[in-house]
Amino acid sequence: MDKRQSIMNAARDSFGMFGYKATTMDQVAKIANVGKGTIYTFFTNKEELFQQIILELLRDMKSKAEAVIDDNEHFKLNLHNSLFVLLTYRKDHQLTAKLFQEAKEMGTKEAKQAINEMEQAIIEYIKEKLTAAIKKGFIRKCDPEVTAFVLLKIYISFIFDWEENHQPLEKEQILSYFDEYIFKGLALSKC
Amino acid sequence: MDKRQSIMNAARDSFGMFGYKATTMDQVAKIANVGKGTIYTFFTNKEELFQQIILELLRDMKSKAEAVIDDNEHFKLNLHNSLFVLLTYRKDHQLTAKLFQEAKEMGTKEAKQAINEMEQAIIEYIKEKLTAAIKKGFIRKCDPEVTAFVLLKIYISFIFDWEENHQPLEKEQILSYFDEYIFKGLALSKC
DNA sequence: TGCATGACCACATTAGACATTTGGTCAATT
DNA sequence: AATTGACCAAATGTCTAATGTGGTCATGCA
Repeated sequence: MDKRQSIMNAARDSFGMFGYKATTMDQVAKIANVGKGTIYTFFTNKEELFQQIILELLRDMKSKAEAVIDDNEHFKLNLHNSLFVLLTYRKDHQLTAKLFQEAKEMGTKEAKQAINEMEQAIIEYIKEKLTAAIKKGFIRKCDPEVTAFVLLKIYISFIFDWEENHQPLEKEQILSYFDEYIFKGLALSKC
Repeated sequence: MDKRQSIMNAARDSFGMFGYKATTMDQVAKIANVGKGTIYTFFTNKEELFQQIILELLRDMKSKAEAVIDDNEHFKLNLHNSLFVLLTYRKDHQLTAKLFQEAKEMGTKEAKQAINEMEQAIIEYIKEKLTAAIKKGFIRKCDPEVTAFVLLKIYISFIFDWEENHQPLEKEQILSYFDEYIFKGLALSKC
């Protein structure tokens, strides 16, 4: 029985259920069935333990985003599916949802930091996809950093902000707006 | 000397300097050189006084947005200038800046509400501009509500969020991204 | 003997009794 | 009739004792 692994499992559950602040090292130790001191032989402190959980989460998100890519499909649809999966994960996954709540309601530093890391990771991921797509000629040349930033912000707007004052949007609806605004553009020839 | 007006002036200054919560009715009365009771002959309570200040602010924002429109220019440039003026106002104006700070740092209900009203007002304003532009054939047909929402979110992203991790963008830079992403679109013919 | 442990400690956080401030009222005043 | 500021209840802030928490390390088990 792998002690490090059971500590990770306990920490993931506890952070997911109670957030960063409300998770105590005593509790993690109890759930993991180890002495508290044992945790400190694998992780230097609470923050590093949390960081490891976040890194694991980031890897999981990335693999879920990759899993949805179909090489027989258009770049546009793959990009949409990846972004949608990533932001749905962020919205529905227990740990991410809890961290968003904690960051918003209590302003916990570590929660905010983790959220920022998630956002940076998504931008980095999208940036790679865009760079590859430009090289292959699927989309025209553009700054991948700015474009990834814009895409993420638009998806966040559609998936999170829109619901504040409207009925939630369907996945297909978001795809069609994505197509309409970013891929086709608004202008007529004259303007 | 108009008592109502001097109360409004005092309230505007005080809300702008100290925010909603830290502004006391005693203070407003003192600055306005009236007895506290007098305030309650013009406004039913603190919240309504604040609401009147916000309504005045909204009218001011709208007139500043209108002032920047040039009928000899393209729709796109006018839209950009309006959005830029509105969000720069939101960023730099004493009262709006203070309210954003208060909403973020203290979560004051009234500040959040006021911010939401501002956002709704901007969307309403942009929606009207879009509806007119569609009717005149300047842009192709689209849902004005969703489009206004997307435009606002993108400008907020560029003017506020981008600065969190990057150098601020110039006004012209934002215009060119606006053009690039929304008006022209990303796609090549093939995808 | 080496590794896991939980009692232990310094410090952070909370609870709750008490003091102060504040939104709103209204009898007195002009 | 219009204005005012002393007044009040309720909200908010302050102070301190008590409790909780991250992290350590002497102890003891395998």
